[in-house]
Amino acid sequence: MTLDRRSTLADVARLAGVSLGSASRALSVPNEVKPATLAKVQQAVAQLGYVRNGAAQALASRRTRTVAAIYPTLSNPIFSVSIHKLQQTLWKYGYQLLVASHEYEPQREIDLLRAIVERGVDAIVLVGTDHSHEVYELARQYGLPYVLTWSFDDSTYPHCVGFSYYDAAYEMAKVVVESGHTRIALCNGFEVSNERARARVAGTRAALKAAGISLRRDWVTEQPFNFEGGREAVRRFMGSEDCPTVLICGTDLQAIGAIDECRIRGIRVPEDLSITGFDDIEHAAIVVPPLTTVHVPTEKIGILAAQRIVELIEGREMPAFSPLETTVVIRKSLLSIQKTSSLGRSKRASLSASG
Amino acid sequence: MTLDRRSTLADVARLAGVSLGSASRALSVPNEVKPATLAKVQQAVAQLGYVRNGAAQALASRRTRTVAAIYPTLSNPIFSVSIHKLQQTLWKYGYQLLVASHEYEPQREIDLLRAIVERGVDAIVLVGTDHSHEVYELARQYGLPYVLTWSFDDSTYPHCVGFSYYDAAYEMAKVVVESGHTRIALCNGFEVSNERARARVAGTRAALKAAGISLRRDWVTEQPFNFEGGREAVRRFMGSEDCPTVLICGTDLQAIGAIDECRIRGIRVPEDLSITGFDDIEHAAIVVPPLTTVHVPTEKIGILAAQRIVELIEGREMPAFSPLETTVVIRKSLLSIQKTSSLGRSKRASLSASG
DNA sequence: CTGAAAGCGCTAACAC
DNA sequence: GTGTTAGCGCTTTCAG
Repeated sequence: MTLDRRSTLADVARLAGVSLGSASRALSVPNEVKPATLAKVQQAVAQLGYVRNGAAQALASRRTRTVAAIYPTLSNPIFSVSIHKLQQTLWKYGYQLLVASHEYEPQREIDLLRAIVERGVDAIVLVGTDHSHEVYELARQYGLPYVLTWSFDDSTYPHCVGFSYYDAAYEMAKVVVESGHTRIALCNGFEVSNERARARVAGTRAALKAAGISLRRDWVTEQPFNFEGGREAVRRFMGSEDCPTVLICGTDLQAIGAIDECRIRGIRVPEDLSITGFDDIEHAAIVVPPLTTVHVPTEKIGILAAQRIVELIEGREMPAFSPLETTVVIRKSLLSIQKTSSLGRSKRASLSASG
Repeated sequence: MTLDRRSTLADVARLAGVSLGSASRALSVPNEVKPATLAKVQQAVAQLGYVRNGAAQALASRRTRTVAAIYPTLSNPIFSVSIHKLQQTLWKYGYQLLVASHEYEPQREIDLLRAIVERGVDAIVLVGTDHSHEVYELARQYGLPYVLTWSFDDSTYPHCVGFSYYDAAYEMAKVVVESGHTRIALCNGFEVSNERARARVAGTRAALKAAGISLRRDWVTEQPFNFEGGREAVRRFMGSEDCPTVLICGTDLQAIGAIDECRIRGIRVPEDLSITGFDDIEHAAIVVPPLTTVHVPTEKIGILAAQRIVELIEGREMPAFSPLETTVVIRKSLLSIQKTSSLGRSKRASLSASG
């Protein structure tokens, strides 16, 4: 029953008294064999505790039934939650997930992809639309289908499962402006190789511009997408007399770090400084004060990306994807202040804006 | 240069003017071929953009150069951080990581493992020591080396890379007792199939007992290891007049949920209820009030597990692992209260304990 | 619907 | 050191 040598399909076929080919078919296309044959094979499989050899199967069929996902990081819960959904959905369709993270290093993404291609996967899931030329080249060269996730922008690739960071940032900034703020600072991520970071500034800038406000160059900073990034932004902007009344952050992680830095330095949030986030991670509702942020379709991205990649692998045509929705979630970290005159913060009008 | 058909080692060998065998050796054992041969092969590889076929390699060599890790969940940052380290370290040694999560479902762990075995991996990393019989059986049957992580207990398997949850919980509870608490409640995880949860209660109970306190049955609850679990514990214990002065949680996630639930219900932490955590995730230092918790060697576990699994795969003998250390981190969420008489909370002594 | 047979691309003896 | 060759375990034609 438990043999020393791992038993093979040939063993199964022999025991079942059928040919190798029939045994193979019984396992992969059960409805193309006679019920009797199927039964004999299944019986033999059970008896031997037979388990397919994936490598042999992959070699012969040129399909590995695994897809790889290369993410920026696993440290942002927004990604780990999405990956979990991706994995679960893929699993349902009979695929495994190989996950790797490049920690925002373009070169590491290339290296990972190369290793993954070498290992053999049926498709890949990437985050964002801005990748090195080598990445696309590798995918093309090996005929690997891929879906791009999170970002949905004006790039022409039809398999982008995501939302518009530009629109999301625009909406967030609009809410900020409508809350009466004019002194607005932005804690963004690094814009190089990251269209999401670029879209966030662009969207923010556009919304401010529409309100007649211009985003001061010295009130924009590029910081890592983690607690420390947000802290640093606070240190940078809140030192002098001339400081913003709101800090728009690129991720909730940054925003939470910023809130904590404010607490440490005795800056009251939102009375002295409003802070907004992006992502709406579970913690966002729990920090003190709760975070005004952009809710994004984290789980949906995982699920839809999985479905799409399976369709692609199995050669079914898919219509181009339409962007998902995001919504601004208003909580306490954004203060609604009296409207100021457009030329500074001196005059106070009697109206107060609502979000 | 970029062929239609993915080029094979045979193509490389032909182009380099060497035999298939030499080409293979040039790639896998470069120092066993003449430098001139090596150079020719490398040149051909570059020219063709050759990439190994992992399936063929795996089939012929019986090694996949990938290891699988089955984790309870990716939603706890403690695990995602550790997985990241595991992955990075494995990568350095030339191995890939296949990650899956069973969400605390024993049956799902078995299913995942079966799929993973079928797919083919060189080894597996599991969390904890308490697994279904089938899990060990599968590993044994296919001769798969494995390391057990996080937990280090009295099970006899020599490759457990972890720490003693019992000792850690004991220390935490000791600190709680020394802070003057006697009315102590425990928010634990589900104990079935989870020796870590069991060790936590056992350690806590032992520490209380050593102080002459017994853990009330109705002040112990099994909850999921997430925010909601902590919230529920607060709801359950803080309804009546007869309530604890401290809630010891099994994870920081539970503790953070508990703190938030207290905030919602107007229970002051730590004045009305002290709360302690376990794990020391990054958020622990940031919540308000900052969390007293057990710091655990998250990254070390990832790194050491990776190293050990590689040694095991490559057949090197390893001495049995010695447990890692944990430390209690004292922050504001645990109130140091005046010593009460052993028979209630009526009398106040003038001493106050320190942690 | 089934059996026979030809590979999939690589590694690992084995002889030279 | 290097070339030759026999598989690794499976899928997939192709006849029948």
